[in-house]
Amino acid sequence: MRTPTIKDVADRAGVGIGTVSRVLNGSPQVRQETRQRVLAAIQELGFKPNTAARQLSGGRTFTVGVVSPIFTLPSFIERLTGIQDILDAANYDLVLYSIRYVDQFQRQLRALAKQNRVDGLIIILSMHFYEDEIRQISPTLPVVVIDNDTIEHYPHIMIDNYEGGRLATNYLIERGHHAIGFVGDVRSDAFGFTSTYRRYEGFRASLAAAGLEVNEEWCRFGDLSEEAARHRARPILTLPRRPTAIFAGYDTLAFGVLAAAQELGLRVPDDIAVMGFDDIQTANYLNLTTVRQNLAESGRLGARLILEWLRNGYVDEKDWVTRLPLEIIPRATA
Amino acid sequence: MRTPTIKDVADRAGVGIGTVSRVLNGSPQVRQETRQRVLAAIQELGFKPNTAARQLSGGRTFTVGVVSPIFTLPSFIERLTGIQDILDAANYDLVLYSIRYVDQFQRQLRALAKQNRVDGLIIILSMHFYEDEIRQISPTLPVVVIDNDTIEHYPHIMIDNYEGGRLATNYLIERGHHAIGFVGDVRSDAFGFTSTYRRYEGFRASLAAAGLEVNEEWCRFGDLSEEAARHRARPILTLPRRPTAIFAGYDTLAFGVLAAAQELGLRVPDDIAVMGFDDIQTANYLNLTTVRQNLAESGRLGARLILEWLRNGYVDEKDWVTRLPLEIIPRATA
DNA sequence: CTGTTAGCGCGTTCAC
DNA sequence: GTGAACGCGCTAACAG
Repeated sequence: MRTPTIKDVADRAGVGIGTVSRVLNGSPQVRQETRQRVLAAIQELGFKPNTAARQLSGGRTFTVGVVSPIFTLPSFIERLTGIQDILDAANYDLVLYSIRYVDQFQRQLRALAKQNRVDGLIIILSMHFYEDEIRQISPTLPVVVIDNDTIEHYPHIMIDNYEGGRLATNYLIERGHHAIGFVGDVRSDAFGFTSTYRRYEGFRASLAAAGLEVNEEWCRFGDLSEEAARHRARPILTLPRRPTAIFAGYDTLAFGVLAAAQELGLRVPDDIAVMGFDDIQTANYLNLTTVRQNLAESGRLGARLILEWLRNGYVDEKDWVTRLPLEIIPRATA
Repeated sequence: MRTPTIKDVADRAGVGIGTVSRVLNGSPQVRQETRQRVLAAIQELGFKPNTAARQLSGGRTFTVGVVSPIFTLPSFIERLTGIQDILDAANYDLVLYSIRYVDQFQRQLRALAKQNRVDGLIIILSMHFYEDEIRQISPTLPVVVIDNDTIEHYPHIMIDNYEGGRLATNYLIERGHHAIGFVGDVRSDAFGFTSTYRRYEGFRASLAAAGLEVNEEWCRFGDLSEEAARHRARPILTLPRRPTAIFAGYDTLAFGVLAAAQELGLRVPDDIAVMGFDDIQTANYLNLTTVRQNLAESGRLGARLILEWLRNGYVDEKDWVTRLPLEIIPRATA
């Protein structure tokens, strides 16, 4: 037996298809009794509205796209679960678009905006990108951005990376450390990746405020993998005069530092204290002292904002910029 | 300016919409010259076929759903990236469906099958489930299953968990270990989760073949988190007579064991050797000796199978069951 | 309040 | 080979 359509429901309830449609879309102008009859018919037939038809006539896809570069980053995954939770509850589909090459991001966005495959987009990208192009292609497309310091024209959710860097460093200083190093991914914000760079700036500011100097030898930058961070940490840890603590721009980088320390037979935190940033799940397992930003919450928030936009046609002024709180999570490594 | 439709293309190329449609769908019966004209028009207008309309009339969504329980597991993510790579290249969308509650899986599947939102489904689930129900609801829905030992009616991709357990244990035995423990998640396959149970069976078989006995005190089962594994490993490692090696059913469990060893001041692998299973990316960073199953490849394969099915209407007999190879990856922990 | 009608953009017949 | 007509299931605008 064919899957039932709105027509079947209408026949069964003894009404016209228009009425069924109204019930489906929560139109207020349907008599209570009629609504009940229709609802019953829907129930009995196990009717599910056809998404494609809905989209074709109404223009809505009930799908939200999530765009992000390589999504193997633990932080991305945690945000994604948050997004999923909310979209799922609202009966929206989540389509995943990955950005393989950063320089193709704009091109991909263009294609996406044209194809009308999604009602809205959640972009998770800490790199700078040209918002204007999206707006030109699709001026009305709801877009929410997570984890980006450079957004101006869309609602976005972010953290104060600078403040986070200060927090972490202050914490280390309070614990008696005077010689502190930094392991990050980029040394400047030249390429548009800004998160860890801001954290690094906060790190420097904190040291300066405490009258401590930044030892450039103790600061290393490079690839965003644990492996690379491990290689980067080694030279710092084998210096004749080495720092007593290292602040890593991401938890994953901190894991690399920990691995290096272990290889060199250094005890953590006695010989070397290590501090991360993000508080991804593994941080808890590995007992890493870190700065928590609530990743899942950022995802949930992003999804809620998109849904709000989709429902109301706009996002409330006060929800436009959300700055999530940061919190030191003291554990075993610092 | 409105996004161009097939009609615009037809006008511009001076043909009927039927012809454009034929070109779009690669129908052979279009004169070469006409085809060129249409292609040119498409190019010039930047025309993209509307997915919803296509689905509504043709029945295809160009979307593949991926269904899986909580997708924070690293192994799932790695498979997912593999799937994404292939689908993306074929211009298919990937929709993520997460199974929040295992007991609702069947219900979710039913809803999915009814709504026709996807052309096919890739199910990543090591637990037993009722394939028949899917087939009853949607007899023609292409479905490919990854990581499941109990599949009968659908193409699937799996590994020989039993053999993997034997491999790992043999390796440890060859390295001189006679006292080997096991940390897994489930003690039996009663609840339908079979992967680690099979690995455990292989473990026992290997020990038996070597004339070694299984010490039940050294085998612990429980929650699937590193945290839980750490708690589970402690009592084993503090036993008066403790094993010299531990084989963990998953890499993540092995990380828990490593953490416990570290807490107790045990040196790895001298005091205690640790072996994992899966070779997720972190295993490399943490230098974990483990058994590799190529996770990304399993995802790619799954996606290719679905696409094959979608294109040809069937999956070749020889591709029906794929058993991926396993390989010992010797690193620092065993 | 409710039934009816006209598209939404495209694939798929048919005739030509 | 190719163009025109119909229908996919639904929403929105229009009569009643």
